[in-house]
Amino acid sequence: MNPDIFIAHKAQEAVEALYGQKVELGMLQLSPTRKEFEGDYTLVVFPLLKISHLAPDATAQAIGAYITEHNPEIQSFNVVKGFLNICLSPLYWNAVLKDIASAENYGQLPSSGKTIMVEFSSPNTNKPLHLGHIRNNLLGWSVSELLAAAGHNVIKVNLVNDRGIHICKSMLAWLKTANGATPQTSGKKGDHLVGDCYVAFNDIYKKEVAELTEKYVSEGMEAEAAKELAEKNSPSLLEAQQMLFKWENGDPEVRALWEKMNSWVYEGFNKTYGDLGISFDRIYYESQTYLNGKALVQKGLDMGVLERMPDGSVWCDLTADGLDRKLLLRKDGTSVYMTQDLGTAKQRFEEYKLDEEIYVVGNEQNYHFQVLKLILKKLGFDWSDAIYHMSYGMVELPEGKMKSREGTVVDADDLINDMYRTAKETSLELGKLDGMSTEEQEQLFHMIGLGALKYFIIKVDPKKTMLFDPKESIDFNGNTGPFIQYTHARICSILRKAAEQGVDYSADKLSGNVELSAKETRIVKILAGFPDKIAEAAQAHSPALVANYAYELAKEFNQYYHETPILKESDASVMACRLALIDAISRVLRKAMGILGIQLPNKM
RNA sequence: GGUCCCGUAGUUCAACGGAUAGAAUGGAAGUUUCCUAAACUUUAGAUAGCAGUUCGAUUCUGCUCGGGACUACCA
Repeated sequence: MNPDIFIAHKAQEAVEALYGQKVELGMLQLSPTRKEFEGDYTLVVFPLLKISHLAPDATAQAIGAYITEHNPEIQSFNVVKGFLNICLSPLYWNAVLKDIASAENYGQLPSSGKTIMVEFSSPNTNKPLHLGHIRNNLLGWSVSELLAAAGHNVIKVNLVNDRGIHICKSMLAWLKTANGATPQTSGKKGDHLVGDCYVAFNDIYKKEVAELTEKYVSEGMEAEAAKELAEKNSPSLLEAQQMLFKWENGDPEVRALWEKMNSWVYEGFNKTYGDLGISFDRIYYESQTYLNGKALVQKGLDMGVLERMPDGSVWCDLTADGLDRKLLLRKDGTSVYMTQDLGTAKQRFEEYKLDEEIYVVGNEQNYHFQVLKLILKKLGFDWSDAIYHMSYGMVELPEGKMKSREGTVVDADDLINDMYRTAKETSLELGKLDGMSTEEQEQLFHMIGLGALKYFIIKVDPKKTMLFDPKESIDFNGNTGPFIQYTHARICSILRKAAEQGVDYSADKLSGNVELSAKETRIVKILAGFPDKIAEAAQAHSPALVANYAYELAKEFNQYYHETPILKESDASVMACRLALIDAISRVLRKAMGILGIQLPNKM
């Protein structure tokens, strides 16, 4: 049992014995005692004053005295301004450490029986992934792993936006400007090749718009109106729209080109996903789901939730809920994005019997999800409340926002390579890789570079706009992934030394009589809180909590090792106990960082 | 205009309504008797403003001021 829950039960007994009233466990707020006070856990007694009818200090004093007297595990207590600080005995902590050391896969919570789908990444197939996608992918992946660690059955899905005018633009530009280039002949990664075509299209388009605008103005049109009209009438845009029309009608030539170019893109994406260590359980393609949801529209009309206008378009009126009117079917009967999402959500909840669905999508779509949930609710689907929009903010650069127009977009592949290269340079500079094969070194550089990137991004609260400073992220000091990786490597190094000396620190061999020091108690307390931390983080959908937890633990180790001899300890059972402690630290670090998708090296 | 999000040390980030608001980085001063100095120790430095709710507010409510997003028969 967790120490804090143990104490909560004891405090509950005390309150009942002293005041003859049973209190809920929720009333007993226990938290780890802050560093500057003496004690392991602190009970906040303010909520109990109504029951005790005593002053805060007197209440705390009474409860403290009672539990200390009646429980051998509780060694002492003190009271500071209504906060009851409780000390557990060193031998109790020894037993807790032994439990943790002997636990299989510590931090993995028992199965909840719940199924949760996480949709993330969701790229367009007309350009490569950029920094914004990286935040999306890392959040989606880590929240999935977090939920899995919390015992849920998680399905990771990717909805690829593989159809639409954007991909037609790339296709058109490829036909016009690429001279039949393929990833093989051009040596470009597939998604980059297609992305370059998209850029080429926009160049052509811009030029056409400028020319047309000038022409319209010379014909006496006002500048703004001329530009607007030119944007609509640009020949290449019309051509792209024509192409989309052909695509929708299954034109074999267009479809063949579409499939060819998309396959290039997927090849490129898979490389990037592989570098990021990301995979999916299922990939949906918008070309296969974009007709979803039309049946729901009929249902909505029958229910009177939706209304059909005279021109044939269908709307949902949300003005009574403080939102606008939302279009669901155009007057030509075709559906829009929202319609698809409604249908897709229903399909998924029914097919997988989901308990929750999480969409990892940027905060520019907050409104979209607000509307989505509301319409589903109006359509009578209770599971509407089980949809969670994991909204994340933009990633800004020191120079300002990323603007594709201004070419300030940071490409995902470039960034990954930069991280790798910097990890390599820094590591070689420090020259600690003696005896490592080239292959091991390569792996290590990748681990460190990616670890730095992932940790830097995941540790920030998703909904906040964050600043990504490539230079600073590559600084391997401080609250960073490499710091934790390095800490782990050092623990492994100590454990290797111990093994060479033939010390056995396995859990079943540990002596129960070793009293833990205050610092050791502190660390065991943190370790004991790991499962709770996982549960809390999963509840809050917040991988950042896990990141901060891992950092705290790594820092504790560094301080601990600095002041406590381990390999030089003369008492064998004490040494074994200390080794078991740092071994437990390393295992918890691996589990925690594993949730974030960050690998920890044994040497670095 | 309306809706939503954000505002914390110079900077980047923390803080279930709880104690003296924590880290990191940068600044200043120090530390190799066990692993690997990518570490450790000490030091200065912040809740945008005004009310309210209560034992207690960075956190909840209202207003003001700043920054951002959304407000398409696009996806």
